[in-house]
Amino acid sequence: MATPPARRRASGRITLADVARAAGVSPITVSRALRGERAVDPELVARAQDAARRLGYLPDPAARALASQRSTHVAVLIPMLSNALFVDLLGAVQRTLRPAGYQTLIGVTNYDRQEEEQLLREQLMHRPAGLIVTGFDHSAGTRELIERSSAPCVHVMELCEPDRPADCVGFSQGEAASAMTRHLLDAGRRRIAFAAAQLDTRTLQRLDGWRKQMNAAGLHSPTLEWLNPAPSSLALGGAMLEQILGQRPAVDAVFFCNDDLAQGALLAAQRLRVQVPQRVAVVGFNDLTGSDQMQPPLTTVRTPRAEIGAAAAAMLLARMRGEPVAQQRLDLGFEIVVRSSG
Amino acid sequence: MATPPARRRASGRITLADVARAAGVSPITVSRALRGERAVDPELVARAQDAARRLGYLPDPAARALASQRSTHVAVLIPMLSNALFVDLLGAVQRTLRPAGYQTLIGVTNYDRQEEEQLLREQLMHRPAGLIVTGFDHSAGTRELIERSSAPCVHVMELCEPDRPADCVGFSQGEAASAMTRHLLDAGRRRIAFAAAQLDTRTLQRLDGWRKQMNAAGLHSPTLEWLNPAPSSLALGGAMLEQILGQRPAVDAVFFCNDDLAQGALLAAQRLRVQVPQRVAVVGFNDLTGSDQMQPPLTTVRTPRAEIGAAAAAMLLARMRGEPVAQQRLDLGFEIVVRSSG
DNA sequence: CTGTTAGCGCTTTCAG
DNA sequence: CTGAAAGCGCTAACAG
Repeated sequence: MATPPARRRASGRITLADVARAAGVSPITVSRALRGERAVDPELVARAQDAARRLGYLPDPAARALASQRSTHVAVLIPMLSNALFVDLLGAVQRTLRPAGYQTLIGVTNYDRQEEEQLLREQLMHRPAGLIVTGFDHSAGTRELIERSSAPCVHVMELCEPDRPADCVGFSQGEAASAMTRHLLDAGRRRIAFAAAQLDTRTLQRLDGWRKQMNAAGLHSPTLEWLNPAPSSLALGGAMLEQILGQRPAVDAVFFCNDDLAQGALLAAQRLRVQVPQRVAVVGFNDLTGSDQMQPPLTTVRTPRAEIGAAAAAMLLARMRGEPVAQQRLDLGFEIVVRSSG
Repeated sequence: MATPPARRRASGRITLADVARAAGVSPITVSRALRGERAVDPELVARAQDAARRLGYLPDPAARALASQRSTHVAVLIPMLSNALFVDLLGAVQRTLRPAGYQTLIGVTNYDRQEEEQLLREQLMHRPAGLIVTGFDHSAGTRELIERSSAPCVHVMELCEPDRPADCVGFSQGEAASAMTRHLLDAGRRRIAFAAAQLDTRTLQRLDGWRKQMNAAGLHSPTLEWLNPAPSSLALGGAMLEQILGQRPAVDAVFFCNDDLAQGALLAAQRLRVQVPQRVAVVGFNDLTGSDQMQPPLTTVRTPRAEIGAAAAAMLLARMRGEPVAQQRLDLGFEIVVRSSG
């Protein structure tokens, strides 16, 4: 009847041992039964599951992580949360990972490679079971951390170079920009400016795609490149349009590297009484929310970020379970959405 | 010289014991020194820190959580990530919490109370050191989970009722809506419609604020209320404006419950050739990105979500450290931003 | 102010 | 297919 004299650190939690006692088997059997690991007598599995449910047993992730050296966390590194693109990506990732029992740890790098490395270092302390990172532009330290970590890693939004294989899900940023440029050329535009902000890798890949097409058409000129390292914003898009038309009146189309900029340009065009697309075509990239609502509706590149998120999570899941993946390099393509702006 | 025969599960990790050995003290002393807990001889603290740095020691969060029954996770529950409001809030929370050594676990409830409860249940398994939740509209189960969890909890975006004290940082949604309504009345508007979507609690509080002012002015009419449970979007805002003007041509102002809707209305007004603000004033709520770029620029309520996030995180930090908080109910106010749309 | 001891709750390892 | 034992790395509790 007496309380055990020196029970030191009771936490009150219902443990595997409690379940085991209730089910009349050993703790390890319950552990295996609940995780579906190895072969366990179906009868015992049922008893264990039943007891667990009855007692309201919840496994302790910390204990599990300590004993098994791996957690149920998945670390996801993205550049920004204020860009709807990454919100869509993340939403899809979580919808796939959560039902599978994984928690998503979000790290926002703010397009800073050092910040990314620091974040990864912190997240790696938690022994994540898997990693999802944006693109391939990382510091040497980051690459080494990924390498040395035993967690599988999937790269999203870009595709790896064929000679440097890696798990990745995305599409060719360069080809997408090329295709959009071709669309403008086919529509008869000749002096097509490329306007970009932020200037992260993917933006530069788009720049490259535009350059290729312009060169192929014999229409490239450095004076058509408008590169601003500041973060993208509606206001900047408007300012860039004004500047471009002011300094290069002959420009008959502006290809903005993303929809934020393009939307801002469209808004500014109204203010400035610039006719789009008559005076100048304006096109964007990503097909973000609102692009179809603009006046005129924005012609843009639709990028499958939700599909990328879902596929990347599925691929990671396979890797974490030690299953093979169908395609290590998954190209989900893109689509030119022609509306009225260009 | 022989390897110990039964060393079972070496993980290769550098542990506290390694640091202790290098520093010539006991593990617990290193533990205390590194955490700054209790009083430790400054000399030993220095030795411990030095050894830790030299060996590149990283504490294992899982072991720490298991032993101490609390993690360095902070769970944050928000309704959506596709609403810039919550992205701003979250950004500020992380900027405060991360330097203090806490990881943020984000849960997106999608405005669903059951989903919220389920998310909280999952997050609580990780024994978070603290909780940040949006508002006060929760299921009974959620309230009980919060209650029974030993983790401190801060509510954001709304203020608690004075008779039911709780840690909270926000502003009065109702008063903000009242103030905006008053602004429209002062500007001579009489038939002011209130258009809302999503219909979550905060939206309904805004509805209430509008109603109070309209009643006080003797101008309220149920026909001025346009409530749509669908999620907010630019497209919906446009559709609502069209519907309102179509069915109630006498309406001379529309107060949208948020900027998404209002921006969509502004865009639609251009399409429909409806003069804003001459024919009808359009105002919004939150002052999201782009509202100042619209044509005409949107009059709206600026809400201090970044400040709310930072203050909530600071309050939580104090609670987690067992320090007292200056003000349990922190009202950060709001500001009517008058632009050209109304 | 420092150390010893005993776990936190789970899973790995090794036997049966 | 099941179990016993050992210990993952750390900190709470209780002395010294």
